[in-house]
Amino acid sequence: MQANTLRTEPTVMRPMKVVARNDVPKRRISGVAACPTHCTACNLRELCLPCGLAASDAELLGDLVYTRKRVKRGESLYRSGGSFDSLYAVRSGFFKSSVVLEDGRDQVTGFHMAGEVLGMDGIGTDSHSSDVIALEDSEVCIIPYAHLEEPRLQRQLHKVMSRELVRDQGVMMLLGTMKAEERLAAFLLNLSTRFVARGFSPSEFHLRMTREEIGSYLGLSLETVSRLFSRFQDDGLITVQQKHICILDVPGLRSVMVHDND
Amino acid sequence: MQANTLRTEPTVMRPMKVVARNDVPKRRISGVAACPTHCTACNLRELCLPCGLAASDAELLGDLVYTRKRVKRGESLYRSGGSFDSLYAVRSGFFKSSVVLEDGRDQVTGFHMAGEVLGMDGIGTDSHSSDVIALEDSEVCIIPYAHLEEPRLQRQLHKVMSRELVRDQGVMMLLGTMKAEERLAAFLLNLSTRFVARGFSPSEFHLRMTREEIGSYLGLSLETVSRLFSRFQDDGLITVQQKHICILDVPGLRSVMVHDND
DNA sequence: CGTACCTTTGATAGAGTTCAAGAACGGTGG
DNA sequence: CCACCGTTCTTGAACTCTATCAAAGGTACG
Repeated sequence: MQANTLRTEPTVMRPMKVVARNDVPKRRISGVAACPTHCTACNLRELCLPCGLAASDAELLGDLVYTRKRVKRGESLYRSGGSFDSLYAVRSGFFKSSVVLEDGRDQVTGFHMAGEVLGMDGIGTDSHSSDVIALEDSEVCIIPYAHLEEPRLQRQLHKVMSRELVRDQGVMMLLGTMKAEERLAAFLLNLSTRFVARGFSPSEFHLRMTREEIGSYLGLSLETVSRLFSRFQDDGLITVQQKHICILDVPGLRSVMVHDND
Repeated sequence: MQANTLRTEPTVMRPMKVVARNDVPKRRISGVAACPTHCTACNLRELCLPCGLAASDAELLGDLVYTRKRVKRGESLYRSGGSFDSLYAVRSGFFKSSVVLEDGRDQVTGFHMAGEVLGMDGIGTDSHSSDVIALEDSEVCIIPYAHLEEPRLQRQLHKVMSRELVRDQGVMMLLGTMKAEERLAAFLLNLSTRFVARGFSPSEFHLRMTREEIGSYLGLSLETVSRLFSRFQDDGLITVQQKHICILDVPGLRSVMVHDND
């Protein structure tokens, strides 16, 4: 039942040899791993930026070598206002992004896992407009923006950015039209889907974020999130123990999300 | 006082000779204007996609010639699920974009005026994920996606898309953390800013959308929007008469938005 | 000039926030 | 290994904001 669920371990892809942390040479240059990574050797490439490059483009891929960087839990990958010069592909771990309003209020705008690309908000103004913080010890590939001159990579970048725009539409929908329980159901189903794509169990996982961060992302108070988790559990939809979640009834959750028609 | 406010007329840039509607040859090929447009002759180019191309790139700009298309009020520029093959730059008029949920609920995700680029949500999947509908008789330039191979235009496209991502962050912030009155204040100030950039009055303008559409965009009911307009008027912040808005007190509106600290 | 749509305003109800307090967990140091 | 502390989570109760329902008035378009 707990087959491929990793408890408090980092979200490394299942088929991946555990590369992170302990078996990497200790010498680092300000958080940048000494040994760079070849895209061809990376088992994230079906999710990552070069995704979609045909097999015939293997030689192109072969040229792509990126420096890696570790970001420890609680540290930031970049900060709002910081200068932009590269994108980041998450290799392992888990991040949250957030924006801060003038008066201090902040909101989590996304959670990001292996294979996802970060930093695109900086392209337009040459400086980032959000904070990105690791929710567990994580590792990213640094993709210098200058490298993206390559025409085929440009296309890929367009696609990645476009999908991000579509994702944002979904979040707006969630925040603008859904009720609290619908938002949380949508959130859980979305997480589930993304875990599956990375070889994890669709039904059992550990939340990397706090109730407060979930609430911020969903436009709810942390108490409402907590209450809804309890309610979902009472209704037999899920099991919750702190950050450990089991989804028991996917269709049930889906019907909560689509509409509470009972 | 009503200096450069256009009443029910389309939102054409002030310095622009009124090109739309009546002084264009009537013959059209399914909504596509017969005479194409040169970017060099377009006075939107400082806002539009080629924005940021240096003067030295004038010859590059000179090559850019786009077909125009008219979209009458209530008609759609594209629909969710429709195949993607080009982007659109708004030349004149006003659009709304919206997404529809499976159960029929829909939400307005943006309002778009001259110089803004539409259609980027289609790049990732080759089909659009939103509907775009003209709120008044409008005109767009059709920018075939294939044309964007041009390296300099690619950079521009990245910037435009990135700014769109940043805009989305702002909307999420608005929907996730702001109270109703803060949302409406932010909305009005945002409109004002965009009108200014197009040569219109910052303080006086006509809303092109209904209360319901504003409410949908802001995650509020149309009644709440209406009530807040009335309240803002009572508080001396604005003047409202149906769709005609005067902003009387920008700092006041800003303080409503930043925080209701009184 | 009439009709359909849009807007305003009131009354009511409900969803979610806020405030508060206790419980569970996780990491740290003795 | 255990006790401690801070953080996170849960749950209750009261309140607030906003949605909903309803009805009347206004506009604009055909």
